[in-house]
Amino acid sequence: MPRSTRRRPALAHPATEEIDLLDVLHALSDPTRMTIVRVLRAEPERACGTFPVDVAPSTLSHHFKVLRESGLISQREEANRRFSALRTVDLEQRFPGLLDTVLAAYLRTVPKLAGGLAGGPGGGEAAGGA
Amino acid sequence: MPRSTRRRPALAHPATEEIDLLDVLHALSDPTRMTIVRVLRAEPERACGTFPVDVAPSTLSHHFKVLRESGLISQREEANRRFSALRTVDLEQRFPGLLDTVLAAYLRTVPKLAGGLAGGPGGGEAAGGA
DNA sequence: TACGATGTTCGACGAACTACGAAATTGACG
DNA sequence: CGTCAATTTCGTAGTTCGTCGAACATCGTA
Repeated sequence: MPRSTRRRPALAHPATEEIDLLDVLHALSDPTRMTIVRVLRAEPERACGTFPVDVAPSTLSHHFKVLRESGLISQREEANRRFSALRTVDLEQRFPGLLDTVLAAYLRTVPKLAGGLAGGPGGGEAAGGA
Repeated sequence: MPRSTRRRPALAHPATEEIDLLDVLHALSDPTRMTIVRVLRAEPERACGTFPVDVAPSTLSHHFKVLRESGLISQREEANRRFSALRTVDLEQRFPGLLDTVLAAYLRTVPKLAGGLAGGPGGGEAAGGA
């Protein structure tokens, strides 16, 4: 039994066919999580701590768990970092067009991004403005 | 003071531009409410008590209020009945394609309808089984 | 006027949610 | 090895949610 690269519980992701629409909608109905998804859509992958949201780390961790368990994102461990990515392919297969439509609808209501997207935390977007 | 057709507080509906996406997503993330929306999509209008969901009348009233305040449905009073209708035009204007995409995604996960749609309550769909 | 049908409001309850700080875990680096 | 940095887990506080029953309001009708 090799001391493999993963000693932690291993992240649970629902299978594509198991993704529940109501869970997805609920996950997306929170401003912080919606911001995370929105940022993730512009980039293939991103470390947890680098999102432009101002909540405590523990709270952020909770939101990532909700997103992961809903099937919206996948998480990969590398060193002591955890990278998150949108499950665009799986989502598209399960619910065609859903992500695009919802994100487009959201961008329609919150057009400005204050340029803080690539700069990391502390930027212009607080993600709390529902 | 004429005994007008409306003595009650008058129902509050958000304007089309005021409809909040996060509120809409939250409203849709409940199985009972999703069932209501789904049924409403197949018919132009329907009285509150005739939906195939098995919750107490007060609970149902609460759900209709959530749906109405989110902007998903409109309600019209006629005698002591209250008719609900999907705000398809407003929704389409505010968030193009959203309703269709979400409903299509939902139907993909719950295809069968047990024929109880037109028969009223007590039918096959319980809407409570999430 | 009294009754029944339809639907809302109010008050309550338990469950779930969001939030935080503190402590623990893991890996990189001095 | 000791320390720092990133993140999770745990415990907890406050809020929101979904549900119900009881009471109230309205309208049509006997």
